[in-house]
Amino acid sequence: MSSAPSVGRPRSGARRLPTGTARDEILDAAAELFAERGYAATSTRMIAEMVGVRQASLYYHFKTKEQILAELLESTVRPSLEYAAELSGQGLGPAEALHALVVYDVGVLLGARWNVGILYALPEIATEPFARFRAEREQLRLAYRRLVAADRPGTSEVTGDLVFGLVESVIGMRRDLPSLPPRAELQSSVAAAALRLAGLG
Amino acid sequence: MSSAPSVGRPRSGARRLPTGTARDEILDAAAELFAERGYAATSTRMIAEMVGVRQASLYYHFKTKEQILAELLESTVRPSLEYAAELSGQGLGPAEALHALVVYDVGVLLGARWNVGILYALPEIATEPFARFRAEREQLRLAYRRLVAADRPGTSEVTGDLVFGLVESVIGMRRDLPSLPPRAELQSSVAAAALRLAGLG
DNA sequence: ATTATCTATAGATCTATAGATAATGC
DNA sequence: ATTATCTATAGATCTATAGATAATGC
Repeated sequence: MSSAPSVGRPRSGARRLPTGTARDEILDAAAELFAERGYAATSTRMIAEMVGVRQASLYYHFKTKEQILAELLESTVRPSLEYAAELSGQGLGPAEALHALVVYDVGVLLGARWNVGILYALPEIATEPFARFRAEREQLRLAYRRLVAADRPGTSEVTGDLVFGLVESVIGMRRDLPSLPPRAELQSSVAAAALRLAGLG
Repeated sequence: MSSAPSVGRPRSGARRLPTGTARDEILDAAAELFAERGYAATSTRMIAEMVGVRQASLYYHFKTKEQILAELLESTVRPSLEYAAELSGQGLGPAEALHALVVYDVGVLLGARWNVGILYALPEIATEPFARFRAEREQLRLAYRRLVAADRPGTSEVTGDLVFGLVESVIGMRRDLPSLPPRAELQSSVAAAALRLAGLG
């Protein structure tokens, strides 16, 4: 179960993640650089250097630089989206279900090794290679809308979107605040805040 | 009061904003391109083309491309920051003051000709040319924290930050939603949501 | 004389492809 | 034979500076 391949020409440098595949190493290095220095400001050469391979070797694993980013973004939304799908068959009340989704989603955003969520805001993401990511993120937004509006025709139409925005605001906090409360505490605070916001508190 | 200068060599192209100075035209074109296509993905040549001058002419007005972005960002936070300062001498109760600041801030974010706020999330902004912008934005965050915590020791420490995040989430909504409620309506919804979130509803 | 532009360009990238090569597997 | 790397490079940028020029102002 070692991940250093037994075949292929040896690398010029040392491995970044002795436990991962080359693909994983590339994604991890790219995540760090994209999140800390910016997508366009990060060259494929920097990623390769961090991984310990030559720049051109990245293209054995990924078709384009955009595909690297697309894969990173998708892997960040997907867990929460799948969790939302599971939740809906669970027969929970709106308040419990919303609380659970917020706790989970905040956990994903804070638990990721790098703060990739910061890249959700990139204008570049409006282009075609990111269509799937956008679609999945919109589905997650819909899940929030459904939970917030459930059986409560009085609720303002935008409240679901505001809860969605509230949850994602932990991305900005993670970047801008010098220190954050412990993860579990922040998950609870945000979930409680979401319920108050939704009028389910 | 016309803004086309009477001196200087004539431009190669037509003016973008017949009512603004060259500086204003550059800022406006850059705002559009940065917000819609991304900062690094926008070349100084594209900005110049949109303004109707040659690429090198931008450098008569701005020292670097970064300075253009810095000025745009600062001009977006500053009005809300000044408004927050005015508010604090007004003797309003916490609920009224918070409501007023949210209404104002959301109005600024939605009223801007281009959705420049989307650039707040750029990792590039951690670098030196954007230090002033960062400082001003942190001051605005503090204003929210103060209003939310005022006289209420029970309030969770992060609630102010969450309200700040909630307000800025209209930037994402403006980008991602195909249509938004009328501005005044959204201002009210977000302000009401902020009060519920803060426990001042 | 001053201002706001222009032309020309240095120098430094950057992404992606083509084809060679150094391993292991069969 | 297959895999995962390497070297080399084409071709296309991109930012910022130097110095010339076409206006108006005095």
